[in-house]
This record gives sequence, structure tokens and C-alpha cells, in this order.
Amino acid sequence: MQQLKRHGALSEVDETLLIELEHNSRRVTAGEILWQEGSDVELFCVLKAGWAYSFRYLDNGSMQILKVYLPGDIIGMRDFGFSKRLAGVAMINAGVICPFSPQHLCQLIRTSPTLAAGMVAIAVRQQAMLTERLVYIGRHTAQQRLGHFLYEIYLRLRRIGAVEEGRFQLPLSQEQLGDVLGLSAVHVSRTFSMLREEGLVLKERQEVFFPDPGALAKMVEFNTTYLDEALPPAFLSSD
Amino acid sequence: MQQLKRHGALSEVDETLLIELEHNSRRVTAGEILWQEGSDVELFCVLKAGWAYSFRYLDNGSMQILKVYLPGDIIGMRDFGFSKRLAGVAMINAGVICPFSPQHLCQLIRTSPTLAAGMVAIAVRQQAMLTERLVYIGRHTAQQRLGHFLYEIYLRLRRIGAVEEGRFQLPLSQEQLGDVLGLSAVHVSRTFSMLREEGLVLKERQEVFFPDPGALAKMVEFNTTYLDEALPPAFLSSD
DNA sequence: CGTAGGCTTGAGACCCCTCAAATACAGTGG
DNA sequence: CCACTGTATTTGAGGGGTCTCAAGCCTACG
Repeated sequence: MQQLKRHGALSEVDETLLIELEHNSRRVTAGEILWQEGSDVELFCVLKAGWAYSFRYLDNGSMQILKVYLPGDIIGMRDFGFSKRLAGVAMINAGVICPFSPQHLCQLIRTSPTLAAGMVAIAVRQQAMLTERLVYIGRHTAQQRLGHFLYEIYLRLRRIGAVEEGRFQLPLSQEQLGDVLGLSAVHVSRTFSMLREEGLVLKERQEVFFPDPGALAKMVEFNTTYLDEALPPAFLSSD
Repeated sequence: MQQLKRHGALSEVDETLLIELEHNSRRVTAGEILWQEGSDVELFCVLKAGWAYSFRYLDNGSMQILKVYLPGDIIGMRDFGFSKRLAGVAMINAGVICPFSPQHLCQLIRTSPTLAAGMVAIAVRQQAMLTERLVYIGRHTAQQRLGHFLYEIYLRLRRIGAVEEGRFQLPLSQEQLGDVLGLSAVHVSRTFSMLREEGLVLKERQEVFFPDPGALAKMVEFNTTYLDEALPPAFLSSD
């Protein structure tokens, strides 16, 4: 949406509607579960501060983390068009959320065609991120999977100004990283060791640093298209 | 969209717009590549007949198939909001497509809020399918992956009336199945053998039959929510 | 200072991969 | 109708990546 704004595609009414979305806000604690899989779809959220993730429990008791949300992301759009949640959502650390109702979102789509197109674009973009994960989980080694995930987070954080001197905070435990990447926590640890020995990723506590971001991007063959691309002109013209 | 229609949510104008989408049609041959990754986004398609798939080439020369399209699906929505294709699309067998332009789609969204909401819902639904694949590729055995994929295809085909007496045609080669599931073609073959020995899947040539669909669904722990769910009432009311 | 949870490291096992060869099948030309 | 050829599938053997189980360490926090 900030992309749309930058392109001057938003009317004043549009902006007012967006600001209204953030009218309410609520503090949430680390580890707090916002909702569980299967519950009714009652609200969506703008994540103002903190990290969150959506997840599914598996038969064997472990979980698969589907998506990691960073500040500025919208949580719950995944469930738009469904009556029950397809996945649970929990906070990784403490933060602030701005809940809004599905009715509110529907009204917004009805009122502003531009925002409607924007919502489609957001949904498609999230699909693009999922697609990248699918490609990387399907046929790549643990090093590439972890490296790719870290690099994606790095780019997303940089876009919101959360990378300082090439360093950023990663509040996820290795267990949680394993749940993201489909790896055991044990192997995540070994993989970090390998990436360190190769001089690609240094991690101390929750702080991550890439000595050579370019080399890492090359190793994981990162395709920036799916994250960086601007909205096409078709959005902005009315014909 | 047929879901929306069934709910009587489409006005006559909406229906006219949808029918216009299928104004043009073109025959396509088996194996024909509709577009390559990285090409300009010039058109989307309704797939009227035949199967197609979207794919990405990997470094090692193999490909990852991202999605399999069946008759009635819309091809290329993945790229809506991008200027370049994120993935190539190719036909599996011969068929018919109805191309339409991004401008046409944008106009449709601007004209009909109901259809706009429907497009969001479709995008989210495709995301839900990708999510299921992610869960299954991440942490499941080859048997569960293959079984889950076959069962999903089975349900999608049944919805469009392409399952007769519990049998359906599967035009994908084992190589292609491997590219969908992140497995080698060799292991796909072994996995079919295992599923046959367990009495879950019989396959002769391109014809597939489930002796006990319920047992298969249970083995792969299939969650029908993400495919079957009807659109929520919020779409249909105007408040 | 003690405890709990997260991280590291080691050993053995399993799933799936690669390479290779044999078999089945489809289309082609004789 | 039959040999020929290329492609798809099956089957076998060996190897590698990741898993599980288990023990030890490190850090945070009471």
C-alpha cells in the first residue's frame, strides 16, 4: 500500500480509509496466540510492532510455520474469503496490533477500486513469497533453505528500516526456524555452523550479520523480483 | 466465480463481463509453452480445456512445478501486479484457452465490486492451495506427498465433473509429478508401487483409481476446508 | 547459585537421491 | 504386420543429507 501511495495513486478518501484501519490498537505479549486454526474469522490485523507467524499443527505434534510477519504487514488476509481460520497466528515477541473487521475490509474494497486492486496485488505478492518458499523447500539443501530465508528477512527488514550497519535482530528460535524450513532444530544448528564456517552468516545471540551479502544472495540464487517489483502502470491509469 | 453465481451474487452486468472474458479462444497443442518466466505480462487466460502447469527452472537444470491448472481455472493471476512473469506456463496436453488482457481485468475490478472481492477470494484460495503443498512438501514422506496431490486433483476434477465411476485421467508423467512434489522420477515410480501394494492407488496408463478414497484421505490427512469452503455471507451483503 | 530452556555436538538409522540397466510402450517406416 | 527407435517406467545398488536419540554446554533469569 505504501507503494501505491508513493505512486500518488491514492485519493484522500483512500488514505482516510487506510488510516481508519489503524484506529484501534492493542499491545500483545511475546508468545501470545492471536487465534487458532479453525476458529471463526472475526478480525484481521495490521502488525504495528513486533514479529508474528502463522502456523499449522501436524499429525506428529510438530508445527509448520507458514509465514513470518514483520511490522507493517497485514495479518490474516490468508483467511479472507473463508469463514474459519486456515492457520493459527502467534506473536514471536511483544508488539502492537491494529485489529479491523472483515466488514471493514469489504466496505473498503467496495468503496475504492484502487484499494481493491491493491488488496489483490498484496494477496498475489504473498503468494509469490509462498511460491519462493515452495521452490526452496522442495529441492534445495538445508544451507540454501536457511540462507534464502535469512536473506528474504534481511531484505524485508531493510525496506522498513530495521537493518543497521548490515545487522538485524532475529527473534526466532532455532526450533521455530526449523518449523519454517521443514528442518529439525538440530539440523538448523548444524546449518548455522556450516554457514559460519563458510563466512556467509554470522549470528550472535539474536543478532545476524552477513559479511558478504552478495555472496549469500548468489549462493541461494536469490530472485529479488518477487519482493522489489513496483506495481505496474496499469494500476494507475483509469482506461 | 461459479460459487458466487450459485449464491446469486452476480448481477447481469457482472455475468456479461465474465462472459466477455471468454470472447476469444485459441487451440493449444500438448507441451506448448504459453509464456516463459521473465517475459512481459501481456495476458491472462481462462483454461477451457486441457491441463497446464506453471513452473520455474532451477539452477541444477531441473524444474519445479508450482501449480497444475485444470479446465475452468484462470492462468496467470499469479503475475497480476507484476510487470514480468514470475513463472513460465506450459500445456500438459492439448486444450483450449481464452486469453484476456490485464486492462480487461482491471476494468472488471473497477466496474464490479462483487467481482473484485471474488478475485481477491480466488487469489487467497490459490494461496491456500500453495500453503497445503508447502505443509506437505516440508514434513511428509513421499507417499503422503503423492497421495495428497492425487487426492487434491481428484477432488478438483470431481467438482468439474471429470471423475467417472471413481476413475480419472492423469496426463502428467512421473517426471512431471516429481517436479511437482520435489521428488525424483525414480522415487515417484517406487512410491506408486508402494501405494498400489497398500491398496490405496491403482494406476494403469494415465487412468487413476482409488479403491478406498476414504482411506487415502485419512492416510494423507486431507483437509478439505481449503477447497470446499463456500464464500462467507459477508461477500453477499452490502452493509 | 540453581534451574530451565535453548544451543551444540556425536552416533546410528532412514529416506530419498543418483547412476545404471532392464523392461514396457508408442510412433514410425519398411 | 513387423522391426526400429525414442520415451516412459520399473528395478537394483550404493551414497549422501537429514532425522532421531542422547548427552553436554551455554545463557538467561529467578
